Amino acid sequence: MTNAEIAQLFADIADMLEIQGEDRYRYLAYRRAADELGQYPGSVEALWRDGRLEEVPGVGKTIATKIDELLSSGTLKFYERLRQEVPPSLIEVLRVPGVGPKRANLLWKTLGITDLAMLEAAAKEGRLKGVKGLGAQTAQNILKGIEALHSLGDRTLLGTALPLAETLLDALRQAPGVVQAEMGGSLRRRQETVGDIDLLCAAGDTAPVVQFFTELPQVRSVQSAGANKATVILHRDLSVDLIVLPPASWGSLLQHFTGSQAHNVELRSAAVAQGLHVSEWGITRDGVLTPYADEAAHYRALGLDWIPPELREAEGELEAAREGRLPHLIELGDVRGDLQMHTTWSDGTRSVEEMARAAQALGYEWIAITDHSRGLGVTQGLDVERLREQRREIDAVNDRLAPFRVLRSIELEILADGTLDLPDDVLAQLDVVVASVHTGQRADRPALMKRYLNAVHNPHVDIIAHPFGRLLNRRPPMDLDFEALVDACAETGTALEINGQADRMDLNGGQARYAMQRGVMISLASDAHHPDGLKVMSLAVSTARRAWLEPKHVLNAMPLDIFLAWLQR
DNA sequence: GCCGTTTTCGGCCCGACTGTTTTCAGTCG
Repeated sequence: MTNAEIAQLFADIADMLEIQGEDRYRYLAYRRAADELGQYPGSVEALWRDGRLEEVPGVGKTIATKIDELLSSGTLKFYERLRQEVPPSLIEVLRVPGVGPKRANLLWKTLGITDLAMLEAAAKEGRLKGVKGLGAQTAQNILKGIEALHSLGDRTLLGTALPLAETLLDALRQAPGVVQAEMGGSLRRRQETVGDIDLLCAAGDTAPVVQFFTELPQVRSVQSAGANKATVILHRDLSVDLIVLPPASWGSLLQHFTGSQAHNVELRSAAVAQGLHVSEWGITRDGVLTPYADEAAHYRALGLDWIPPELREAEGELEAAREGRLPHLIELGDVRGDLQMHTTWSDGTRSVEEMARAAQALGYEWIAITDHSRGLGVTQGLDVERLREQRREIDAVNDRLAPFRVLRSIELEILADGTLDLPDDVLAQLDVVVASVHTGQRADRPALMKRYLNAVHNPHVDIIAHPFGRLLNRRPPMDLDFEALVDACAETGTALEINGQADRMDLNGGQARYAMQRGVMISLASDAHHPDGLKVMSLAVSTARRAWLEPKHVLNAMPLDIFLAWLQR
């Protein structure tokens, strides 16, 4: 079973226990374990074979035993029994905004509702009003919630949400009395997709800011609005939360609403042990609240270094902050070159020189031009002859733009039979070889791994591009033995890419961190097809930061001479 | 069910908003 499948099963268990009204801490323990299993970078099955399941945070003796039963027999009796007691389809009802475990249980017991369709029918027929505790307004809200569920659908790409949030922040900064305005939540942590947008403001008088926000032209409907907080839906089907507090609490507010939830729970649990109580208003000691206007001061008061938002996932950052050993994360300004882009020689829309000048304007010292090789038919890929012609053009551009350097490269197709698209003697003449899989991605794991390992072991291949081949909301990742791929890369000195295309973000943060920890170098790529596309390097850097990467882990942070030396490794 | 700078037992983050069961439960982040 995949990590995701195991995690889903335990998440379902948590939901069913919660609907049953089980002890809060019991179902929270299952949910925590599910989250940790889902984001565990290695293979949970492999951990299980080694008898090391309890190394996963949140997995203790009981859950480890259940995973063992599940993986050795294929089923879990405890789960099967729960499915008899609680209709599994009731879990989807929990996704409706305004319906939690208590109401799901109530609707099931009183009206026999076991899935979303039945809930929708009952709401439309006015049958909810008869249930104790549900008024006409609640029935209306549930209907609206179901509609929202149908229309919202996919999560929003970071690359889509960021500019949208910037626009809203610009507007908020014009609101009466606003002295601070920033994004929070998963957006500030630069998660690759976000479920909603969180905006934070500081203002002396908070209510007028909330009102100003609910009246912005982008707003389609207002879900809730109070003195400090509002939730709205934008015309483009995206939910936005705004929280406004006085400036004295700005730092505490930022900390609280940047999350993640797991980070906050861990932070506050540790604080409680010291007799401190943390909220968005500040830190309470002996019943006295101290607000923090500065986020770093808020962390300092808890004995912690300021933690970059990208690290706030309860993945060891609190311990590192306590011990003063947080990483010095890579920044966009550390990037000296871009390791994947395309020109009119394949599927790009601009010449080598136009791309080079655009990169120069961004302050880069070097780039690699990586047009597709011939195997990818649709993109007019390069064969040996056209590659030779392109080389003359690149040489000429280098003469004109020196000391800026355009490296001769290629995005080399790893073919379905495992061979590479160009012969070794041709690859040997290139500065950098970036290899990738675009076809036959649905092949099974052994077939895919055979192809990848063959490419990694070729002495000319330097980088594997977008290793998983996923497209967010559109195409699942390939079924790889990632640990084996990382081992092979570590052994051969091959780098793995973080592709910054908004719908790729491949590797993701957890995967890149795992590779880094095993000594694999990481390459950052815009994969640009036109000059404007170079800017998504910022998304690749965000992902690199989520992976705890420092400049020393990243090929793009190398000055040209050092990078050229690395290529000779 | 998990876990340990105080703990192998007894805790487990905290506040805003809504609607309804007028004093608070349910939901959400």
